[in-house]
This record gives sequence, C-alpha cells and structure tokens, in this order.
Amino acid sequence: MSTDRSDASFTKVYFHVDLDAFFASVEQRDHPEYRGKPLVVGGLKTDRRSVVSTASYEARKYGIYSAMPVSKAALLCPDAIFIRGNYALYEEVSQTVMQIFSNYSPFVIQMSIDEAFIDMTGSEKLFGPPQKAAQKLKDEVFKKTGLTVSVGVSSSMYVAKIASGLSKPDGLTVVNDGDEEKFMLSLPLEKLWGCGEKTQAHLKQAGLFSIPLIHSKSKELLVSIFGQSTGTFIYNAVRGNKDMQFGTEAKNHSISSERPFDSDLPDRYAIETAVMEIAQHVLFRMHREKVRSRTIAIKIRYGDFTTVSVQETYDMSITSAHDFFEKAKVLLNRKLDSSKGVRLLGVSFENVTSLSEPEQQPLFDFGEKKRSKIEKAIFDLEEKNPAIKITKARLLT
DNA sequence: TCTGGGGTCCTAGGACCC
DNA sequence: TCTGGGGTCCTAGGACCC
Repeated sequence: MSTDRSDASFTKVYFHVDLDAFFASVEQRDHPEYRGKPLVVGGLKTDRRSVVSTASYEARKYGIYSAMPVSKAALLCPDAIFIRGNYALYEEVSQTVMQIFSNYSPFVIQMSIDEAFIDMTGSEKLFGPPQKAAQKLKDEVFKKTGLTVSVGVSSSMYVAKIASGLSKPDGLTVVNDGDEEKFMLSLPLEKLWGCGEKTQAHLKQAGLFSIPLIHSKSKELLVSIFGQSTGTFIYNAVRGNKDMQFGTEAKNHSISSERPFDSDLPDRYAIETAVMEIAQHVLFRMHREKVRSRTIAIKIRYGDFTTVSVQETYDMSITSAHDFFEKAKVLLNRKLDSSKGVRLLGVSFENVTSLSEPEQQPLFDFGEKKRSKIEKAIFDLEEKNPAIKITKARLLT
C-alpha cells in the first residue's frame, strides 16, 4: 500500500475542523457564570484600543464580531462580560484537540490555533464512511474537552474549508465527491474564502457580482484583471478545484510581537524603551523555540494610523538584546518621523532558522559572544522559575 | 467606533552577479 | 561603449487569514 499522499488513483477525503467560538467557549466551559451570556474575549470595557478577539454566540446576536473595537462592542451590548483572555490556556486546549485529531490520521495540517485539515483518505476501514467518522470525531472532542467543533468534508481542501463554516456551531457538512463545482456555484460571493474586502470590491467593480458570473469567465480574463496569482486563485476557487493545497510547509517563518499604546508615545526615549521591551519578549520566544534570525523588522504605526516599516538583513544573526538595541536605534533613525506620535510598535525577526543549522562564525568578536551567553543564562533562569524577573535597568521605569 | 496580535504570501523595484 | 536577460537576495508595502 502506498503512503504517497499525492497518489491520485483514489479519491481524497479531507476534513476541515473548526472549533466553535473557541476562546469564548473555553471561558464558558470553565466559568459557569459566563454560560448563556454575551461574552467578549479581547479586552476590558475600559481598554481604549483593544479589539474583539472572539465573541460568544450570545454576544454575536448583538452584532458583535471579531476585529471590532471593544469600545463599539460595549455600545452594542453594555451588559456583556468583557475579559482579556488566557492565551496560554487556549494554546494548551488547542494541543489537546489536535492530539485527538492525530488519532484519526497521521496527516493533520494545523492551520491556526482553532482549525485543522485532516487527510482521512483511505480511513474507511478504520472509521467507517466520512459522515460517520466525522460524527465520531465531533463526539470524541466534546467528550474529552467539552467543546464543540464544526466539520466540513470534501475531496477538495478548499471546499471542505468553506463547508465547515456553513452550519456553525456544532455543524457537519458533507459535500459528495463530484459535487464540488455545484456546491461552489450555490454560494453567495461573500463566502469565497481568500477574497477579502479589497478583492471583493475589485470583483464588483469589474461587474462580477456572483460566483456563477465569475465561473463563466476565462482564466485569461481573470488573470488580466487581478494578476497572475489572484486571478488563477479565483478561477480555481469558484470551481472547488481539488488541486488547491493548504498548509504545505511555510517557506519564511517569522516571529513577531507588537503593542498598541493607550496614548501616543511622544518622544524618542519612550519609543526606544518600548521597542526594547517588545524585543525582549520576542528574543525570549526565539530562545525558547531554539531559532535565530539575521533580519530585524520594526513596524511603526502613527497616531493618524499610517503605518511604515523598516527592516535590515545582517551578515550575522542577532544574538543579544544589546546587539538588537544598537541595530534598532539605527533603523529608527532611518524611519521614525519624530513630528508624529506613535500609537503602536512592532518588532519582528524574519526568516528564522533552527539553531541546529550551522552558521558561519564571525571573524571578530567584540564582546558579543559573552553578552549572548549571559543573556542565555538569564533566559534559562527565567524559564526555570517564572517568578524571577531580571530586566534591563532601562526597562525599570 | 477608530481600527489587536500573530502570522503567511505576493508584488515591484533595486542591487548585484554571470 | 552600449545593452541584454536571468537568477538571487533584499526592502517596503499590501492583502488576507484566524
């Protein structure tokens, strides 16, 4: 028997599984007093610049949805419960759920904290027909975690992804093999996953108001309007093309962190300090994940919401906070418009690679190795005992 | 109502090399 | 001296997703 997943001689079976209102559901599970009530995870009512991460289904009835400013949610439903959320817990629960998925197939492709594709091809002997297997999976997740999932089943990953969203919460939608195109043609344009606000507007501007209308156009025409990449994507999407693959190994990993400020940072000193604070956090994660990077990127969002970024790639990896700070100051000099207040700062390391991959050693060492070693010792200490907090003097305001 | 945080991929232009 | 084309790496910005 072949284990080559690209073998096209038999029909593929994909599940797309999505946890329903994930963060809110975990909170309602653990806090009986939240159950049956509008709950908003993302920020407290008094947080000036936070947005909704997840709204419980009770909160959605008031028109509250993800990415909406918390201040607006508070206007729509003043009696809702607002919490910031416990992301470490959600990560833990997510891993438990993914573990359950892996009992059904060795081919689990995790797309985010709350969703995954499962390649169920050839699993009928073990789990029965797809409909039955999907129900079994739903039951098991609920029994072990108290959470509901919605499942889409199709021989096309793209169709399975859309199908899982159709009967939320606690849904199960099966699109039979051969019905992919018919299924896509029955959907409203807004359901075309991968076409966001901008592309939707572009489609309408081009007179393409429905999926059947798009379907009637040639690939050449779509490419001429939307460009090679987006044009080809749309052409395949409206056909529910089985060749569209997702979650294959990402090429350029990055690790980033960003932070908005309740009021805009006015001066250079405050900005530098904030950049360092964020960088410490990112460097800590890099250390924990045993990766390194040669590329630093800094993102600056001004009070007027205009956003700029600077990045630079160096010959050697950035190994210490001291090293980062020296480089970050140069980048800020190059980009920062000091006449504007800063509402958000972000620090990112691009193209991270594993520490197990060799890197060329520097010819000269100006104390960088020693600093790097000291910082690593601090990281290790903090990891062993989270109560210990050793922070650079600059950050102790 | 003023717009998070963590990511990925694409594009276009420039630098540099063969 | 002028002009190429292709490949690769890099930067800034933008679109999209959960």
